[in-house]
Amino acid sequence: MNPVNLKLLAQKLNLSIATVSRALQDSHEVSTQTKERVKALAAELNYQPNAYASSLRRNVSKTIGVVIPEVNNHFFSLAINGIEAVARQQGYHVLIYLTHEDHDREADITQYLTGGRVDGLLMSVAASASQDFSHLKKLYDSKPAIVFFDRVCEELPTASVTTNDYESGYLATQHLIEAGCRHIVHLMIAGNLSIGRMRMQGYHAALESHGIAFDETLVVNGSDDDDGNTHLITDLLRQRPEIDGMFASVERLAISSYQACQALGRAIPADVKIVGFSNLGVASLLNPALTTITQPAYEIGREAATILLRAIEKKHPILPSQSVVLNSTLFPRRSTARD
Amino acid sequence: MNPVNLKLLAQKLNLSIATVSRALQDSHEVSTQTKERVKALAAELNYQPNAYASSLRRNVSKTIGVVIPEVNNHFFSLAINGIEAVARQQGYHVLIYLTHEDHDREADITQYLTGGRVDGLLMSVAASASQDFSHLKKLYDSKPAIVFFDRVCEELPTASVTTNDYESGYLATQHLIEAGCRHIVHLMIAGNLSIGRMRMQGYHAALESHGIAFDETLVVNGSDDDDGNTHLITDLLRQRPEIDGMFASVERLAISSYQACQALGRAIPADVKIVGFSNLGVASLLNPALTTITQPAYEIGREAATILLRAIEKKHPILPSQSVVLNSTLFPRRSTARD
DNA sequence: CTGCCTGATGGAAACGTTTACGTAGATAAA
DNA sequence: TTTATCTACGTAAACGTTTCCATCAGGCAG
Repeated sequence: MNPVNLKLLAQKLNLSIATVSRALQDSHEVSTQTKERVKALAAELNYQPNAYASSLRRNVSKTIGVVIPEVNNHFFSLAINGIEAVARQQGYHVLIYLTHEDHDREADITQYLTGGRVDGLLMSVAASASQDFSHLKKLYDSKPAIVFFDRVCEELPTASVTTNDYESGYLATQHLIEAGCRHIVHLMIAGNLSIGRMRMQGYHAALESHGIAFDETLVVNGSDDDDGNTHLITDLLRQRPEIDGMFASVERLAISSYQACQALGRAIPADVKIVGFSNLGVASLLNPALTTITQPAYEIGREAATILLRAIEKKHPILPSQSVVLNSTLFPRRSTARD
Repeated sequence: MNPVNLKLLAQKLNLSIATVSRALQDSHEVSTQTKERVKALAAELNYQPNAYASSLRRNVSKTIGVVIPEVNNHFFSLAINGIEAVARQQGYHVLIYLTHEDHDREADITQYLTGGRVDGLLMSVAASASQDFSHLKKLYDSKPAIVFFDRVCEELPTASVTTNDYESGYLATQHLIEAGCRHIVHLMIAGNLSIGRMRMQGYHAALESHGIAFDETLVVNGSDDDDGNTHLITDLLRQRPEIDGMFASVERLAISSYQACQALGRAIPADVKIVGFSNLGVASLLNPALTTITQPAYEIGREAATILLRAIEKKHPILPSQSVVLNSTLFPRRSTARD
């Protein structure tokens, strides 16, 4: 309606647009009096600079993008909390995009983002069957700074913030073995990503070093469909009654495991013991309390955003050497109790 | 580095910038052949239009803002899912801002957003002691379309998407009474908002119609500090041993109630019965399973975004009459079982 | 008095689009 | 023939900032 812009302010003050602009930026080349006059009027008229004009001119958007598989997941929502906290503190805006673990959707989104809409990008790659990362390479070539967190695409030479996935996989599996399990299922997702492979390798190594043969039919690939996962696990448990332990490498699979056990009447931990990666705040209130490997999700978000914004502000490229690995924690609870 | 823009395309094709621009928009005033030439080159060079230039020129940003208290909460994360789904489908980008239930932070954010950065806004107001909504009024005056969801500011004449809060409060309380409770605590938040008042009135009415006296010392105001809330509830339960029911009007307070009971060794549902508003997917897996009033969070997000985008696209103002009320559902579970 | 600096301001270009308007040639209508 | 209409394209202004480059007054040194 009534656009309050630099032109209007300049007219009302009998100044040029240039001077008004400089005054609002506290430029030293405008007199103190003028600055005050300008700022007073700007405040009175509730002037807000047009972000798009500014971005266009300066070629900087003060916006970062966050591309993640989903938000209805405690790991990612906590990470967003961390990201938003540092973005906000440094005056950055946060655009959010959900891939729903869909490779094509992810490609669409990254395509959008090659347009300079964001100064940088925080990303956790979608888990899918595909090993095709060409969309990410294209994105990378188009220039914005990228930092991966948790789910990394290793083919891009940039920084990442991850957790000690190999050790976590090892520890979780060892924990089950020490609790007496001998037939341990590995429920995974993200077979195409390093994170999946690392956890898998930890699982494998733990079995080996405790003299348990690796059985590939005990490795199950879940999807982002909870009901489907529950069915998958239910069938498996029915067909393989010897199964006495389950290692869920993502939160949703731990939940589905509980539901499968409930449906089949298998007692946790008496019949089957379960450990899962999870940031569920109510893990200790579950029936029974769930043993978790918990990632420092909030810190991961903070750290990733910090690396990204530092690079943007200094206009330095992001190097793989800036990568950070944080440690997860195993919280033993009733679901893996030795009776 | 090498900016692929209209000018470059125009040069390479020996066309004017205008023609290239029109060709890319499938304008009828450019020949089919030319269109094809332009599109081919654009694809080859991976041309992406500069979003800021376009927004500046058209005065439309294809971006909506979402302002919510927190994201680490199933209600809001599901709502975001719904919002993102419709935004994405219509080619809109989603900016996210978290208030952490902090009035000042909310004011800061809304101040940012008066700058035309977004075409519209979806908002769930922060719960705080303050009844001061001047920041929202200022925002409203500055023009962007606003739709509230769940947490409404009634002083602004715009649309909202809410649930049947009065009935839900009534139902929850009645459910506890019918399960045998006589001393029912109401754990609330958002005393400054209509949503809080409505649920409260439902609680009040249910007590009255069942001949139970309203006791205002049984109404507790929580905050967004989980540990603090747990302490508050623990103290209350200790001081008032007659309490046999709790109605938590937000998810986090239900969780804190469980923790308080656990700490004090009160059995649920034998000693105390609990019902809470919640979108926790694992409610049925809790110990004991939690009776919930579940809001259709995803649909709320979808609905709110739909109203907003329709208004933006048609450039119609949003009217209060477009408001929608969806129904929540009571899921009785073990936590309110009669024995 | 001239020349030079300094401090405060204005003019205008630039960022990459979109779009109102103009135009040239071709075809059709009068 | 003239005039109108249409097609396909170009010119240039506009969006609101930022910023390079003047300009101009005044002070001061030579």
